[in-house]
Amino acid sequence: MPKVPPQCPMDSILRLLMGPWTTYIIWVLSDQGPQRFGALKRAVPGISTRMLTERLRMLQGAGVIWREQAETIPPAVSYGLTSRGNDLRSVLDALGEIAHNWEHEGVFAGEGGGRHEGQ
Amino acid sequence: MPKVPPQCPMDSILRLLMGPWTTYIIWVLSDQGPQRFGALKRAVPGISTRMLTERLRMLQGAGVIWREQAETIPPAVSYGLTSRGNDLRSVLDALGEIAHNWEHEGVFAGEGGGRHEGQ
DNA sequence: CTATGCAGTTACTTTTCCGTTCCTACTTTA
DNA sequence: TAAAGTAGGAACGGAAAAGTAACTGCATAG
Repeated sequence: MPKVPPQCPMDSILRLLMGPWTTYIIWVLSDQGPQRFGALKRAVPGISTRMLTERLRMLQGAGVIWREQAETIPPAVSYGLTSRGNDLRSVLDALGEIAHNWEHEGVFAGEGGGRHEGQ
Repeated sequence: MPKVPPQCPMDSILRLLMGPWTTYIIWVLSDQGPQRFGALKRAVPGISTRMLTERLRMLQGAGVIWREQAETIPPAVSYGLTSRGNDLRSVLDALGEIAHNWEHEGVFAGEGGGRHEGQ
Protein backbone atom coordinates (compact mmCIF):
# COMPACT_ATOMS: atom_id res chain seq x y z
CA MET A 1 0.00 0.00 0.00
CA PRO A 2 1.73 3.12 -1.21
CA LYS A 3 1.35 5.72 1.47
CA VAL A 4 2.15 8.50 -0.95
CA PRO A 5 0.20 7.93 -4.15
CA PRO A 6 1.74 8.74 -7.53
CA GLN A 7 -0.26 11.97 -7.73
CA CYS A 8 2.47 13.56 -5.73
CA PRO A 9 5.91 13.00 -7.25
CA MET A 10 6.83 16.15 -5.39
CA ASP A 11 7.44 13.97 -2.42
CA SER A 12 10.44 12.34 -4.06
CA ILE A 13 11.95 15.65 -4.99
CA LEU A 14 11.40 17.11 -1.56
CA ARG A 15 12.96 14.06 -0.04
CA LEU A 16 15.96 14.91 -2.16
CA LEU A 17 16.21 18.48 -1.00
CA MET A 18 15.24 17.80 2.55
CA GLY A 19 18.39 17.28 4.55
CA PRO A 20 19.81 20.18 6.45
CA TRP A 21 22.74 20.50 4.11
CA THR A 22 21.35 19.73 0.70
CA THR A 23 19.96 23.08 -0.27
CA TYR A 24 22.98 24.79 1.15
CA ILE A 25 25.28 22.74 -1.05
CA ILE A 26 23.22 23.58 -4.09
CA TRP A 27 23.28 27.19 -3.05
CA VAL A 28 27.05 27.24 -2.78
CA LEU A 29 27.53 25.50 -6.09
CA SER A 30 25.21 27.91 -7.85
CA ASP A 31 26.67 30.93 -6.12
CA GLN A 32 30.38 30.15 -6.18
CA GLY A 33 30.40 27.89 -9.23
CA PRO A 34 31.94 24.42 -9.40
CA GLN A 35 34.00 23.43 -6.42
CA ARG A 36 36.35 20.71 -5.36
CA PHE A 37 35.46 18.46 -2.46
CA GLY A 38 37.70 20.15 0.05
CA ALA A 39 36.67 23.63 -0.99
CA LEU A 40 33.04 22.64 -0.74
CA LYS A 41 33.59 21.28 2.71
CA ARG A 42 35.17 24.52 3.78
CA ALA A 43 32.35 26.49 2.16
CA VAL A 44 29.75 24.61 4.17
CA PRO A 45 31.13 25.06 7.66
CA GLY A 46 30.16 22.40 10.12
CA ILE A 47 29.33 19.65 7.69
CA SER A 48 31.02 16.33 8.21
CA THR A 49 32.88 14.45 5.51
CA ARG A 50 30.37 11.67 5.72
CA MET A 51 27.37 13.93 5.19
CA LEU A 52 28.97 15.85 2.39
CA THR A 53 29.87 12.66 0.59
CA GLU A 54 26.43 11.22 1.05
CA ARG A 55 24.62 14.33 -0.14
CA LEU A 56 26.87 14.70 -3.14
CA ARG A 57 26.30 11.08 -4.12
CA MET A 58 22.58 11.51 -3.79
CA LEU A 59 22.48 14.71 -5.78
CA GLN A 60 24.71 13.14 -8.37
CA GLY A 61 22.46 10.10 -8.54
CA ALA A 62 19.54 12.40 -9.24
CA GLY A 63 21.48 14.19 -11.95
CA VAL A 64 21.38 17.47 -10.10
CA ILE A 65 25.15 17.80 -9.97
CA TRP A 66 28.00 16.38 -11.99
CA ARG A 67 31.18 14.89 -10.66
CA GLU A 68 34.48 15.15 -12.44
CA GLN A 69 37.45 13.20 -11.26
CA ALA A 70 40.91 14.04 -12.54
CA GLU A 71 43.17 10.98 -12.31
CA THR A 72 46.03 12.95 -10.92
CA ILE A 73 47.84 12.15 -7.73
CA PRO A 74 46.32 13.04 -5.42
CA PRO A 75 43.02 12.87 -7.29
CA ALA A 76 41.18 16.13 -7.80
CA VAL A 77 37.39 15.82 -7.77
CA SER A 78 35.12 18.67 -8.80
CA TYR A 79 31.39 19.10 -8.43
CA GLY A 80 28.99 21.46 -10.17
CA LEU A 81 25.34 21.97 -11.00
CA THR A 82 23.88 20.33 -14.08
CA SER A 83 21.11 21.91 -16.11
CA ARG A 84 18.73 19.98 -13.94
CA GLY A 85 20.33 21.57 -10.95
CA ASN A 86 19.67 24.96 -12.47
CA ASP A 87 16.01 24.08 -13.00
CA LEU A 88 15.90 23.45 -9.33
CA ARG A 89 17.65 26.66 -8.52
CA SER A 90 15.00 28.87 -10.02
CA VAL A 91 12.44 27.23 -7.79
CA LEU A 92 14.67 27.52 -4.79
CA ASP A 93 15.09 31.19 -5.59
CA ALA A 94 11.34 31.67 -5.63
CA LEU A 95 11.06 29.80 -2.38
CA GLY A 96 13.87 31.86 -0.96
CA GLU A 97 12.02 35.01 -1.85
CA ILE A 98 8.93 33.82 -0.05
CA ALA A 99 11.03 32.84 2.93
CA HIS A 100 12.52 36.29 2.85
CA ASN A 101 9.11 37.94 2.95
CA TRP A 102 7.95 35.69 5.74
CA GLU A 103 11.03 36.54 7.68
CA HIS A 104 10.08 40.19 7.45
CA GLU A 105 6.67 39.31 8.77
CA GLY A 106 8.28 37.49 11.65
CA VAL A 107 7.03 34.06 10.79
CA PHE A 108 10.19 32.37 11.97
CA ALA A 109 10.71 34.72 14.87
CA GLY A 110 8.74 32.56 17.24
CA GLU A 111 11.12 29.68 16.95
CA GLY A 112 14.15 31.92 16.93
CA GLY A 113 17.37 30.50 18.32
CA GLY A 114 15.63 27.19 18.60
CA ARG A 115 16.73 23.70 17.96
CA HIS A 116 16.88 24.03 14.22
CA GLU A 117 20.30 25.59 14.36
CA GLY A 118 21.91 22.77 16.25
CA GLN A 119 23.87 20.43 14.04
CA MET B 1 28.51 29.44 15.37
CA PRO B 2 25.49 29.42 13.13
CA LYS B 3 25.83 26.47 10.84
CA VAL B 4 23.31 27.89 8.43
CA PRO B 5 24.03 31.59 8.06
CA PRO B 6 21.21 34.10 7.65
CA GLN B 7 21.85 34.23 3.90
CA CYS B 8 19.70 31.15 3.65
CA PRO B 9 16.30 31.64 5.30
CA MET B 10 15.21 28.98 2.88
CA ASP B 11 16.38 26.49 5.41
CA SER B 12 13.61 27.45 7.81
CA ILE B 13 10.96 27.14 5.18
CA LEU B 14 12.25 23.82 3.95
CA ARG B 15 12.29 22.59 7.47
CA LEU B 16 8.62 23.42 7.50
CA LEU B 17 7.80 21.49 4.36
CA MET B 18 10.14 18.66 5.04
CA GLY B 19 8.19 15.91 6.72
CA PRO B 20 6.78 13.11 4.65
CA TRP B 21 3.22 14.32 5.06
CA THR B 22 3.43 18.07 5.07
CA THR B 23 3.34 18.79 1.38
CA TYR B 24 0.69 16.19 0.89
CA ILE B 25 -1.54 17.91 3.41
CA ILE B 26 -1.04 21.23 1.69
CA TRP B 27 -1.77 19.60 -1.60
CA VAL B 28 -5.03 18.16 -0.37
CA LEU B 29 -6.13 21.43 1.17
CA SER B 30 -5.41 23.33 -2.01
CA ASP B 31 -6.95 20.69 -4.22
CA GLN B 32 -10.04 19.76 -2.25
CA GLY B 33 -10.48 23.00 -0.37
CA PRO B 34 -10.93 23.34 3.40
CA GLN B 35 -11.43 20.11 5.23
CA ARG B 36 -12.36 18.89 8.64
CA PHE B 37 -9.89 16.90 10.66
CA GLY B 38 -11.47 13.53 10.01
CA ALA B 39 -11.90 14.17 6.31
CA LEU B 40 -8.29 15.27 6.07
CA LYS B 41 -7.17 12.14 7.81
CA ARG B 42 -9.11 10.03 5.36
CA ALA B 43 -7.73 12.05 2.46
CA VAL B 44 -4.18 11.33 3.52
CA PRO B 45 -4.31 7.56 3.85
CA GLY B 46 -1.83 6.06 6.22
CA ILE B 47 -1.16 9.12 8.33
CA SER B 48 -1.57 8.74 12.05
CA THR B 49 -3.65 11.04 14.17
CA ARG B 50 -0.56 12.11 15.98
CA MET B 51 1.33 13.12 12.86
CA LEU B 52 -1.63 14.89 11.35
CA THR B 53 -2.16 16.91 14.50
CA GLU B 54 1.49 17.80 14.76
CA ARG B 55 1.78 18.89 11.14
CA LEU B 56 -1.39 20.92 11.31
CA ARG B 57 -0.20 22.69 14.44
CA MET B 58 3.11 23.46 12.80
CA LEU B 59 1.57 24.75 9.61
CA GLN B 60 -0.89 26.77 11.62
CA GLY B 61 1.93 28.20 13.71
CA ALA B 62 3.61 29.34 10.52
CA GLY B 63 0.42 30.91 9.28
CA VAL B 64 0.19 28.61 6.32
CA ILE B 65 -3.20 27.24 7.28
CA TRP B 66 -6.03 28.49 9.42
CA ARG B 67 -7.97 26.54 11.99
CA GLU B 68 -11.61 27.11 12.71
CA GLN B 69 -13.29 25.45 15.60
CA ALA B 70 -17.04 25.39 15.92
CA GLU B 71 -18.07 25.02 19.55
CA THR B 72 -20.70 22.49 18.76
CA ILE B 73 -20.93 19.07 20.30
CA PRO B 74 -19.07 17.23 19.06
CA PRO B 75 -16.75 20.04 18.03
CA ALA B 76 -16.21 20.54 14.31
CA VAL B 77 -12.75 21.72 13.37
CA SER B 78 -11.89 22.87 9.87
CA TYR B 79 -8.57 23.62 8.25
CA GLY B 80 -7.75 25.54 5.11
CA LEU B 81 -4.94 27.37 3.35
CA THR B 82 -4.26 30.98 4.18
CA SER B 83 -2.99 33.45 1.60
CA ARG B 84 0.46 32.52 2.77
CA GLY B 85 -0.34 28.94 2.04
CA ASN B 86 -1.30 29.92 -1.45
CA ASP B 87 2.03 31.69 -1.93
CA LEU B 88 3.58 28.42 -1.09
CA ARG B 89 1.36 26.56 -3.41
CA SER B 90 2.55 28.31 -6.53
CA VAL B 91 6.09 27.31 -5.70
CA LEU B 92 5.06 23.78 -4.93
CA ASP B 93 3.31 23.67 -8.28
CA ALA B 94 6.49 24.73 -10.05
CA LEU B 95 8.40 22.15 -8.10
CA GLY B 96 5.78 19.58 -8.91
CA GLU B 97 6.16 20.33 -12.57
CA ILE B 98 9.89 19.80 -12.39
CA ALA B 99 9.33 16.61 -10.48
CA HIS B 100 6.94 15.55 -13.17
CA ASN B 101 9.50 16.13 -15.89
CA TRP B 102 12.18 14.31 -13.96
CA GLU B 103 9.86 11.42 -13.49
CA HIS B 104 9.49 11.20 -17.24
CA GLU B 105 13.26 11.15 -17.53
CA GLY B 106 13.40 8.35 -15.03
CA VAL B 107 15.26 10.21 -12.35
CA PHE B 108 13.41 8.48 -9.57
CA ALA B 109 13.26 5.15 -11.34
CA GLY B 110 16.57 3.97 -9.93
CA GLU B 111 15.31 4.10 -6.38
CA GLY B 112 11.88 2.82 -7.34
CA GLY B 113 10.06 0.67 -4.83
CA GLY B 114 12.72 1.58 -2.36
CA ARG B 115 12.57 2.55 1.23
CA HIS B 116 11.25 6.01 0.59
CA GLU B 117 7.73 4.74 0.17
CA GLY B 118 7.59 3.04 3.49
CA GLN B 119 7.94 6.41 5.19
C1' DC C 1 -26.50 -0.18 27.32
C1' DT C 2 -22.85 -0.75 24.12
C1' DA C 3 -20.60 1.00 20.03
C1' DT C 4 -19.05 4.65 17.19
C1' DG C 5 -17.41 9.12 15.62
C1' DC C 6 -15.56 13.63 16.74
C1' DA C 7 -10.79 15.84 17.58
C1' DG C 8 -7.37 15.14 19.50
C1' DT C 9 -3.56 13.91 23.79
C1' DT C 10 -0.29 11.00 26.09
C1' DA C 11 2.90 7.33 26.70
C1' DC C 12 5.72 3.81 24.70
C1' DT C 13 8.51 1.80 21.14
C1' DT C 14 10.91 1.59 16.98
C1' DT C 15 13.43 3.36 13.23
C1' DT C 16 16.23 6.39 11.03
C1' DC C 17 19.41 9.90 10.77
C1' DC C 18 23.48 12.12 11.63
C1' DG C 19 27.95 13.13 13.95
C1' DT C 20 32.31 11.25 15.55
C1' DT C 21 36.11 8.66 15.02
C1' DC C 22 39.38 5.87 12.73
C1' DC C 23 41.07 4.07 8.41
C1' DT C 24 42.81 3.94 3.42
C1' DA C 25 46.82 4.91 -0.32
C1' DC C 26 49.65 8.14 -2.18
C1' DT C 27 52.59 12.40 -2.47
C1' DT C 28 54.69 16.57 -1.11
C1' DT C 29 56.78 19.28 2.40
C1' DA C 30 59.33 20.15 6.67
C1' DT D 1 61.07 10.16 8.92
C1' DA D 2 56.93 12.34 10.29
C1' DA D 3 53.10 15.38 9.22
C1' DA D 4 49.64 17.02 6.29
C1' DG D 5 46.55 17.18 2.34
C1' DT D 6 43.60 14.77 -1.15
C1' DA D 7 38.84 12.22 -1.43
C1' DG D 8 36.57 9.63 0.68
C1' DG D 9 34.90 4.46 3.26
C1' DA D 10 33.48 1.68 7.52
C1' DA D 11 31.95 1.18 12.07
C1' DC D 12 29.86 2.82 16.23
C1' DG D 13 26.52 5.36 19.13
C1' DG D 14 23.30 8.83 20.66
C1' DA D 15 19.38 11.71 19.67
C1' DA D 16 15.50 12.92 17.25
C1' DA D 17 11.68 11.75 14.37
C1' DA D 18 7.99 8.88 13.43
C1' DG D 19 4.79 4.91 14.18
C1' DT D 20 1.55 2.37 17.54
C1' DA D 21 -1.59 2.03 20.98
C1' DA D 22 -4.47 3.47 24.52
C1' DC D 23 -7.20 7.06 26.56
C1' DT D 24 -10.28 11.42 26.94
C1' DG D 25 -15.49 13.30 27.12
C1' DC D 26 -19.56 13.86 25.00
C1' DA D 27 -23.47 12.71 21.89
C1' DT D 28 -26.00 10.02 18.77
C1' DA D 29 -27.25 5.54 16.71
C1' DG D 30 -28.36 0.85 17.30
